[in-house]
Amino acid sequence: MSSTTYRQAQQEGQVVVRAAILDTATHLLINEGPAALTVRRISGEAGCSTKVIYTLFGGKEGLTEALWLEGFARFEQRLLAVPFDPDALTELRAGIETYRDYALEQPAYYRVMFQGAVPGFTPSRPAQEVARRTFSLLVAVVSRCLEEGRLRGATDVEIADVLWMAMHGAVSLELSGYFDRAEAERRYRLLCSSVLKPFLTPDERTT
Amino acid sequence: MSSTTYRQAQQEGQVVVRAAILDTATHLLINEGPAALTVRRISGEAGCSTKVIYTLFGGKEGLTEALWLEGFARFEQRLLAVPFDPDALTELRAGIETYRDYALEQPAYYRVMFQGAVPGFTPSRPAQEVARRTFSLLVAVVSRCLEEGRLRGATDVEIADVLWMAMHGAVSLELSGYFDRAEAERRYRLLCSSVLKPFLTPDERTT
DNA sequence: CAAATGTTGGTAACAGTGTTACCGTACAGA
DNA sequence: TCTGTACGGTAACACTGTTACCAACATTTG
Repeated sequence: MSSTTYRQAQQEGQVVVRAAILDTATHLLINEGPAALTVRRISGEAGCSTKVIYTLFGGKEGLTEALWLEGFARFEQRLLAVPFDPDALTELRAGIETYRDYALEQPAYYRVMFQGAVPGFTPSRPAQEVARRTFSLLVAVVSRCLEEGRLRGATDVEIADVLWMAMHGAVSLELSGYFDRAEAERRYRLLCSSVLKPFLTPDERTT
Repeated sequence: MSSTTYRQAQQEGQVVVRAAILDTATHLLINEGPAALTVRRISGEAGCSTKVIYTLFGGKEGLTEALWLEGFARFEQRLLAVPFDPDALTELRAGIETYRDYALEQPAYYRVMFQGAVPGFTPSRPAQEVARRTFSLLVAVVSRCLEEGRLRGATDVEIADVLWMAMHGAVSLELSGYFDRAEAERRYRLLCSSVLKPFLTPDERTT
């Protein structure tokens, strides 16, 4: 065996262990919430020492960032699964529904990603870039709506930003328990359609 | 001295101590953020033992709830300071500005009140009622707008809810660092005016 | 081939957190 | 004066994230 073989095997092993730890952390996050994300708990469930988390992730901060990125990856998958529609506005409306669906399906992830559920954590600059990339999916659909003349009156980024703010605000208050599910759904629809309405063409405003 | 005198003096003393501790906690929250809110730190700064916090507040949970209520009291004061305007819609717009102003002036309080910045804390039912009461100020102004015919198309609670969702979403993302102050202000105005627009009378929509 | 080097990971400790058992102290009532 | 009760300070407990120490290992060097 040459010298590289061992290093390679070791690194591959580390990749596997890293994935296993991340999987354990994901399980804990989903099943027991952000409070269960302690270094001892995760390492214990994964069957290793706490030290491994520090060598592989650099501490709880790094592990949380990995979870954060995992959350955005799942979110992106969810948004990419929205079927293409020749009418960009229909696709945008579907994306809006998907935003809330994801938050309700993965509330723990959403809390970690957007509500700072892990106390000391703030994502690094490159991690924030990844978040921006996920968000750009929304901008792209809005951009298509503008090109197709289904929306007008502001730039794609402006409309996407206010939509994001509205969706996040509604979902955030719902997750915080200020609205029950049925009421939150009605309010979410009313809010999002209201936000969109001023940017629709006049004959479209009946919706 | 009758027996009640001592008890009364003791209770009054406790009220004073309680206020002093709450004041210390407020100072720590505003100056150093939610992370500085530890029982030892607060009791140390206040010059007493940790035990006092447990007898007067019942633990960190109770102290956090007291801070939470304090935040809503300040918020309510801020909203009540919005000058009366014969045009309810003008007053509503002023209230909308005040919402963001408060969040930017007291970001630590806002994080505790609406973003769960103190890890284990969830407000009790009576505390949530107080929050609702503060929120009813917004409903009342919207109600006036409906009565005066400045808004239409939905109930007062519906419009107030979606407005709250929008304001909270924008402020929340701004406080989380996704937008710088100038951009956040533009987006906030665009979002809130967009949300209101579908409920305005047709001749008012030019704004 | 043997010794030095560097990395990994387990153990145990450190400082910090919220919380509470223990105990002395002060008062009210008998 | 004696008993009972509530308060509050000290010290401990079970946690948290983090790291110094050390043994084990493969690689590199003499």
